[in-house]
Amino acid sequence: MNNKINILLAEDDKNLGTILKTYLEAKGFNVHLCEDGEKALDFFSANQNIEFCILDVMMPKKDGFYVAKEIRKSDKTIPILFLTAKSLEKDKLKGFQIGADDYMTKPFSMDELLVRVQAILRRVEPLRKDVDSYKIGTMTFDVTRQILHFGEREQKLTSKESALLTLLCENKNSVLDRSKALLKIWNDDSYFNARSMDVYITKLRKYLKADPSVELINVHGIGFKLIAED
Amino acid sequence: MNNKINILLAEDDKNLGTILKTYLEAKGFNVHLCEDGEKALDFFSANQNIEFCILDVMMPKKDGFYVAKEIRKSDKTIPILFLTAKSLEKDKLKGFQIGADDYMTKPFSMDELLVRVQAILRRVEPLRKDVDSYKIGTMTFDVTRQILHFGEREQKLTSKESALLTLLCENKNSVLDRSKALLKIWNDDSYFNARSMDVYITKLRKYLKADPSVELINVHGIGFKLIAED
DNA sequence: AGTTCACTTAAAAAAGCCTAAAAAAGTAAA
DNA sequence: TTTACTTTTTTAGGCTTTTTTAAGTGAACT
Repeated sequence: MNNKINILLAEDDKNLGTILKTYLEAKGFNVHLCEDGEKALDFFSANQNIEFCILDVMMPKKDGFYVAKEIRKSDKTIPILFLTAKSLEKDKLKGFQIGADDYMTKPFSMDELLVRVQAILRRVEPLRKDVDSYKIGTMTFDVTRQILHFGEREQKLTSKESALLTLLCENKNSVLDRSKALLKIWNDDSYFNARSMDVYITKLRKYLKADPSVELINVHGIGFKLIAED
Repeated sequence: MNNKINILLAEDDKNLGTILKTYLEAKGFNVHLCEDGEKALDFFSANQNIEFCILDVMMPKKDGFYVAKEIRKSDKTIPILFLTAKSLEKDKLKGFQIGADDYMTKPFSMDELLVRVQAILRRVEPLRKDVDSYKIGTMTFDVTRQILHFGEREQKLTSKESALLTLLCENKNSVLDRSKALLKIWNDDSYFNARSMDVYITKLRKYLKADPSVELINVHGIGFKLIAED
């Protein structure tokens, strides 16, 4: 188990790509280099542990903007930083509009790239999932032990129950995407897995009834929202 | 109720300062302009409601870096964005090292400044826990729980009902564009989605009848307007 | 007066919920 | 290593809720 942050780097210039990868890995990141947009998207959906995206804008097959849009469909919060040779103002604005966190124009210094990545990560850090317990209303969910405590009583959770509740807690009071959960927990967004997930939602609802102020509501066609104070 | 975000802007160039203030206020922010570092620090410690700092680096009395360091002593998380004429790499790095979120070199476009500010705020937003709820006449609409309260009684809303009512509340007493709502909620402004929206307007009207002073009126060919006191 | 836009109700279609049972995976004693 | 038992996960199916489609009627604009 390593706790390095996984960066998806999409850059078609092999030379620059390799240099960046080497540099960032020397700084303690895990860098996954993809040489075009299509490969980057494939890699992203196959690997649920990516926590940061650095995307070149101009790439073969699918460009960086397209890749970012696709990624944003399933993940509204993962940091995205664009690299580009174009310094056109409207491209910059477009990048931010898609939901980018930063936009750097080539040529740039790698040291600056690093500090910009770090600045964004500082912001994201408090939201990161290295937490091992969540408060859900008056209950406490011990992630590593997979136990839901409410007052004196406690409920052991199975791995799937626990994985799902973890995702819900990470997105507490906002929507957890159905397909995102399916990909993360079941590795495949299919009809039957979705039905299986329904069953787990039902189970979690039963446990969570211990605090009547907590709710696990459905957002039709999108996903689920765990609602709780705190 | 959504309040404007207070920005502290420290900029000694009066011309630029005023232009920025005007621009950002037109975009819905509250901007407090200070003409040197000392005044900026005084203002910051006197006002606990500042949520964003834009600091020019080169200023009389106390420079932007100094101001940022002082601010960071009492507030580790408030977003800081540096403006500077110097594009020296080591200054940039210094800025980020102090804990900046971004660093822009003059001259810059104001639109870019805006999107960069917004990108940072998107990150910070989830940390600001504001109970999202609107008053609609004597009723209260709890956005996250998707419940419309009127006195003792309450009405659960479906996700679409809730999404539409939220948009209407955001535009309370002014017109919500049909196509804007369709794009935001249905992602596509088409004939059938528009018919679907009609159905939801009817449903909302039924719920909102609980307070006879509230009205949801149509603006022919444009959209809808939610009319309510407050 | 004619045409486009809006309102409402009902029905069809899609998505979600929940219970129970089957299948798979894990555990421990023989 | 097999066997018997337990727990977890998946599959199945009927039921409910939410959303969309449809169609007739009414309002507003030109």
